[in-house]
This record gives sequence, C-alpha cells and structure tokens, in this order.
Amino acid sequence: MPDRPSIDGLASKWAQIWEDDGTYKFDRGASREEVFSIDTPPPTVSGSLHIGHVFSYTHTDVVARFHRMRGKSVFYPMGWDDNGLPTERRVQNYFGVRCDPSLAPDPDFEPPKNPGKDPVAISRPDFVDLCETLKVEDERAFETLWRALGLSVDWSLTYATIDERSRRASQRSFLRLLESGDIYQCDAPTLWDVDFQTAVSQAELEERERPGAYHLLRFNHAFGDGFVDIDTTRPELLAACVALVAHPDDPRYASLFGKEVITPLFGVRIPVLSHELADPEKGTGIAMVCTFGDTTDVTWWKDLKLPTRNLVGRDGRFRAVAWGHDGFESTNDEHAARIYAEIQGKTIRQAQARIVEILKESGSLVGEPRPITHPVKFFEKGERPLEIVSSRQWFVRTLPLRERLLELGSKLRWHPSYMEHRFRSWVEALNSDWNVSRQRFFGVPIPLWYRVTQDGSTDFETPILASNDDLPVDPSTDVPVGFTAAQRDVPGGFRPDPDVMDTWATSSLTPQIAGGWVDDPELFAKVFPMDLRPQAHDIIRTWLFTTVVRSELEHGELPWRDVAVSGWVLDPDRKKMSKSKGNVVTPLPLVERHGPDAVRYWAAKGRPGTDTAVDEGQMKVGRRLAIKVLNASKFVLGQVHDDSTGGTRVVTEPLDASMLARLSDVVDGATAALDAYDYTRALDLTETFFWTFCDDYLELVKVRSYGGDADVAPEAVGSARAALEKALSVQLRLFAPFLPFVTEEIWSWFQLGSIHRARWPRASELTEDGSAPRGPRDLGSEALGSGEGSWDVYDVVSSVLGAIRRTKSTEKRSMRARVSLVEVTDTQERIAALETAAYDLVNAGNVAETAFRVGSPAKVNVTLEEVE
RNA sequence: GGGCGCUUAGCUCAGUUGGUUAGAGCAGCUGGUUUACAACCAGCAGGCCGGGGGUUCGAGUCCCUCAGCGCCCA
Repeated sequence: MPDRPSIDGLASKWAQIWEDDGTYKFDRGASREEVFSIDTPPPTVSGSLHIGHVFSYTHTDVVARFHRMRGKSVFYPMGWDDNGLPTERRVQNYFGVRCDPSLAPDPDFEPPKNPGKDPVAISRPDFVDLCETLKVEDERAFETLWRALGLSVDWSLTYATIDERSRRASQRSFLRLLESGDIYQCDAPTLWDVDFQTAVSQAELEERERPGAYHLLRFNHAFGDGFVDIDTTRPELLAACVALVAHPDDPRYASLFGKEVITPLFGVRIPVLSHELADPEKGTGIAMVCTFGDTTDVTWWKDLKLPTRNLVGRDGRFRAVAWGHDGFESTNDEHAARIYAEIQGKTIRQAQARIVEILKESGSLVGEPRPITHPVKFFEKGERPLEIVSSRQWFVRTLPLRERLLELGSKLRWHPSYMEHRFRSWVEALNSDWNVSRQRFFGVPIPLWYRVTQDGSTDFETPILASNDDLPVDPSTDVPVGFTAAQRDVPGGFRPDPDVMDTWATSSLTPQIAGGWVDDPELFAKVFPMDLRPQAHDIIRTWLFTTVVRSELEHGELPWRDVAVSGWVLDPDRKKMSKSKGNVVTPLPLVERHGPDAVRYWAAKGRPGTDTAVDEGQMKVGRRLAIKVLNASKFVLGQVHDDSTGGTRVVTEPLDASMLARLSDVVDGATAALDAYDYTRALDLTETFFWTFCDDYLELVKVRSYGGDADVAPEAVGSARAALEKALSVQLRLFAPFLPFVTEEIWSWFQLGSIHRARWPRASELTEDGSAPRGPRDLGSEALGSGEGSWDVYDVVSSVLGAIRRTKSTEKRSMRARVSLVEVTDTQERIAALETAAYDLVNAGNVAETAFRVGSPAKVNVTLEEVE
C-alpha cells in the first residue's frame, strides 16, 4: 500500500494486467445457465470517435461486470462495423479516389500520396484493398479508446462485419433464405440515391422539410373543350405522368373519373381515376401520378395498374426517350420530342427550371408557382432528395412477418419499457419488403452468378448459387462450380451478381456471427439466444428490427431476452451533437483529463433511455469519488492491518452491526437495481452510503479502532476493525463495475486475484457473524421494543453527532472544539441506542460530559467549552 | 395528424406500489487544516414540484385538460 496513493497511472497499469491475466476471458466450459451473453453493438469504425460511444458502452460494461462478479461466464465480444458506405466515403476522401468497377485491377497500384482535386478512378479490387487498409487503422483507434475506458470485453472474440466469418455467415443466411423463399429478386420501383447511385431501404430513409412550390398545370379534356387544373410540386415529371387521381368522394372531380385528359406540352392521353390516398385538402385535391414522383405514386401505380413512363436514370438525369414508342405516344410526337429535348440529360433541378419556363410560355402554367415547405424523402446519409427508379433488387420478405414481429417485440424485455413503442410503430408502418442489395463495392457480395445466354443477355431466372463449402465467395473474382474463368461474361458462360448486401443484412446477424453459428455450433448453443442487446434508440428500426427479423427467419425465436436502450449524449448546451454543427465531443481527451473511472461515473449517472448532456462537472465529481475511495480505503486498511492491539475480529458493538445492517440494505438494493438494468440507482445507493460511511462512521469509530485506549475492551476494538474490513470489502465490490480501476488497485493491496472476478457481495456476509448481533433490528426487537422514530443506532448517533457539528459551525468554532456537555432527551428506544455508542460519540465530538434522558419532546442541547 | 417521453432549488437530476417537514450533487454563502483525504471537512441558504380542474382523510406521485420542450412514426 503506497503512502500517498494516486488514481493517476492506474488506467494503463491495470489495462495491461487484465490483458495479461485474461481477466475478462469467456469461459467456454461454463454451462448455458452459467453464461451471460451480450450482443455488443459493433460501432461504425470509419465514423469519428464520439463521446456517445463512451456513454452507452459504459452502461453495457457495468452490467457485464456485475454479471461476471455474480459468477456468470460473460460472453462479451467486440465487433467492428466496417463494411459499407461510411468506409467507402472515408477512403474516397482520404485517398482521393473513386471506384470504377469496369476497370481491371492495376498490378502496380499505389494509392495517391495526397488526395488530388479530381478523384482518381481505380478498380474495385484496388478500392476494396484501400478500404481494408484504412479500416484497420480506424479499428485500432476504437480499441485504444475501449481499453482506456476499461471495457471488460474478451478481445479474443472480436469480429468485423467484413471479415471472413461475417461474410460466411451472411452469405450462408442469404442462400438459406433464398432456398426458403424468404429472399426474392425482382425489378421494382426502388428508393434511389442519385449521388451514391445505390438503392436504399425504407429504414434508411428520412424526411426533411424542404422548400418547394405548387405549380398549377392545366390539362385539357380529351373528350371536349373543358380542362382541369392540378397542383404539382414536380412539374419536371410531366412527361412521366400516367394518370390523374382524386379522392373517390370528391364531388369536384366525380364527373371526370374514367374519362381522359391530355398532358400539357407532351400531349399524352391519360385517365382520371379515383383512389382513397388522394387528399382533397392538398393543393387542388387532384394529383398527377408520375413514374415515380414519390412513394404514393408507386402505390397508385400498383393499385390502379398504371403503365410506366421512366424518365429519371440512375444518375439522376433525364434519359433519352423515343417519342411515339413504348408508352410515349403523344398526340403530336414531334412536338413532344422537341420539348423533351430541352430537358434530356439535365438533372432534376435543371429540368424543373426549364420546364417551368416552357410551361409559362405555352400558357399551361396557371398563375405563378406558390412556394411551400414540405417533407421530402432523403437517404439518411444523402444530400439530394431520393428518386424512385426501377431496378433489379433483392428483398427479404418482411411484410408478411408483421404480426409475428409485433408478438416478438412484446416478448422482448425492454429497458426502459416504453421503447417498445418505437418498435411497434415502425413495424406497423412497414410498407415494403426489406431491400438488401446495394450497388456498392465494400460489402458482402451477393453469393451467386447468372448464366449468360447465347445472345449475351443475363438469365436472372436460374442463378448459379455458391456452394456452402466455398463460402465466403466473391463472385466478381471467383468462378462458379462447373465453369472456367474463361467463361466469365461470354455467351454460354456466367456473370456475377454485381451487388453487395446492405450493411444491415450483415449487422442483423451479429448474434450469429459473434456466437459462432456457422463455425462453432457448440459455442452457439451456449450463447444464443443472447441475454442482452444493448443499443441506442436511434437504431431500433434498423439494427434491432433487422436482427429480430433474421432471428425469426433463421431460428423462429428472439435473438435476445433483454434489450437495454441507452439515450443520446447531448452537447453541454443540451443540443444534439452532429458533425455538421461541429459540436461533437471527442472522448479520449476527456478520459485522459479526468481518468477512466471519472468518465465512467458520468456515463453511469445517465439513466437507461435518458438523453444526457456531456458534463465535465460530473466527471470531476466522479474523479473525486475515486480519490475518496482510495483515501478511505487506505485509512481503513491501516486500521485493519494493525494487529498490535485488539481482540478477536467479531462484530459485537451495536453501532458496528447497525452500520453493516444498513450496508446490507444497500447490497440488496444495488443488486436488485442492477438485475433490472438500473445501474444508476445501484451507483446512487452505493455512493450515498459511502459518503455517510466516511463522514460519520469512520469519524465515530476512529478512536476506538486505533486501539490505544486501555479503558476499551479488546473485543470492542476487534469489533470496529472487523466491521471496517467487511464494509470496505463490500463497498469496493459494489463500486467495482463503475470504478474498475481504482477498486482493482485497492483490492490488490489486500486481496489476491482481481476484484472483477471476486464474488458479488451478499447481504448475508454482513449480518451473519457467529455470535455477534445480526443488526440493530434484532437487537432492538428484544432490548428496545418498537417505539416511534428510528432507533437504529447508526441513525441516532449520527443525528446527535450532526447536532454537535451544527453547534460548532454556528458558533464558528473548529470541529475539534471541546464540548462541555451534550444533553439528549428522546424516547426510551433511542436513548438506549445512543447509550450503546456513547464512547464513540464522545470521542468523535470531543465531548466532556453527556446527559441522556428519556422524555419528550425530543431535544439535543450542545454546550461548547468557553474559549479563553 | 398519431404516438412516446420530459417539465421538481440558479444548473444537472433523484423521488419505486399515493403516506411524516419534497431530497442529492454542482454552483453560492459562512466557517474550519498537524495522525485517510484542502482533489478535504462542517454548516447555512435556496422549491405556488409547468398552469388549471378532479379523485382521496391525504397528490410531486393517480385521472382529465391546457401549455412548452424533445423524440418516434405518418
């Protein structure tokens, strides 16, 4: 035990020892009942390190440490989510490159030293190599943070969502679902990001308020001289218009239903139809249905079996159209073609500006555009509004699962419980199957090829599946069984599916990947379904949802029993942190400045599900707590290790027993709280007890436990020391999940082995002690009766000590000032309790004389000795 | 538009099934240092518990309603 212990330097010391000793290693020998398994969120490593990571991962770590101390073999892996768009984007920016899959790999490829102004086009294999290189660096940064923070993960279990194990599991599941019919392929309208040039799923979509304008367009009747005016926010899609739609009960348009009108400028005959989704309140109440302006257009197109007039290409520009053919038949093809030529090749924005000009000139635009603000759908990572284009995609059948998913959601134990609403509302609002294919590069490839027909086209109907034994495969470089490499892309040969899977298609399998579903069935049986899924509330509709879907499809059950949902970390002004606002707080400097225990303390003060602001003040409080624990422990151990005086180490003194009984309540409370994932309450209970223990109990018992007083029986000294030792040991263990570094340091001064492998305290440790009184309640039930008010010895003595201090403080005297007389009037029970601890009280208060008597009203009178 | 959460001391938050005088930390103020700790200790002050209505012997807590803030979904 050092003379002047410090909490600085503990972090690296213990991180190393824990690693060397394998303190947090999962014990495979444990039975399923003895295992506590955690499906850790794999952080997106290419994103910046964020204080929010520290926050939620600390919550999980506290729970993991608690269960480990309760004797569980804790399965606590770490994963890195490295596949997908974020890594691609980082590579593009970092190296100044872009992936062009049509290029062949360059054998002499070297990444550009400095990113140039214009990105260098490189082949897909070279691009993927760069992703692999950079992600390793990013993962190291995360691991450094986690180790600095003291996360008790078993690093030997680490996985990455792009590693071989993940690719194998992900591809195997894909093939299984293909076989069972739960995955299918089709050419369908798809949400499309024109910048990333990939499909996105409903879960990745977000609505943003954007300025727009209603344009009132005049459509002439095809059957007479009349016309109808309709409002649209997307006049540029006029050439893609396939119908007008109004609500069936709207009297304004009832006479038009079933009739035809003619589109302005392009002269295409289109029907006027009715549909429930047309909102009579919106604009003119009659809408133009296009291929495809928004998701409602898709619904109308499906429900009303409308034709398609595809205009917008995958690059977000207006593609070439043959007027007079393929659905683009106009009453005047030549005129339509001339006008269309004005927007062909243009972006959405450019086309809209030009079309509006032409509409104005032609008189088909009624009045001026009326500006509005309306919600527009975006890819959550995107910068331009999503378009809807038709493309061939793979879908997981989720819509038929809705009822079952709701049932599973209600079986899951949510902490806090109200988070289930988020899941419910998401599932209830599902409107499409889950699109799992992405037209990107750094991801898990779709594990199949297609036959190339004699005319060179692709036969999508009978794909060539990868064999299970060959997984993982990369169809863009691997050759299917029964073919040779020379047959790639030639008639009669094969052609790979060019797509990769959505990152969630792999991340949704984290319990299976980490648990060894494919590679290690024995392990999988022990850890799955997992006990706990910790995560933040923003990814309920993505990660949580998709994981439940996959688990249902693969195993017919929930992937975990409990889900603990943590809140957001807000900036110090309680604003949401975001890169664009520039208010993101980087965690490592905070850990270095305040120490890991202090940062963990702040994190643990954030209750489950509650958004919490970054608060360095709280970290300072945590740091002070850690220091206090260190100092108090040093003092207690100094007393306990003094063998020169004192009798047997048995708790006989009522005050000591009383303190321990109170502590046993804390043990029960903290244990129950942690069992319910309420780590904050457990910490509060422990912390509150600890400060009182220091301020009152240590002060009261000090003189007695020193053992220098000949008038004190050796048993009384031994009682104090026994109580101090028990109390210290138990409190250290209660703090251990929260303050793993300082508690481990202290533990090493007087115990063998890691505190993090020590047994979680039990109340019975404190109250069962041979012949000693089990606590003031037992003592009181016979000796003291049950009077009014608390007669708990610890309480009564503390309150009188408080009165003495108050008097000294009010008189502006030193706490060491001599008290000539303390008079206490109280109930019989409380006086009896007080008398049992009179010696301690007199010493702690520096009291000359006491006068205790039974009476009413209760009163404490403190007389200080006169100053000279 | 539907749903969820929040509103308690200057600030950040506890307050469990309704039950003594509503608590803590931080900040503030007043004092105190030689045997664990000044990165400390003691004490003080500070609150129409968002507004209104109701149920009850009793409401911060339950019900209704209104307002503000945040989020989810459409």
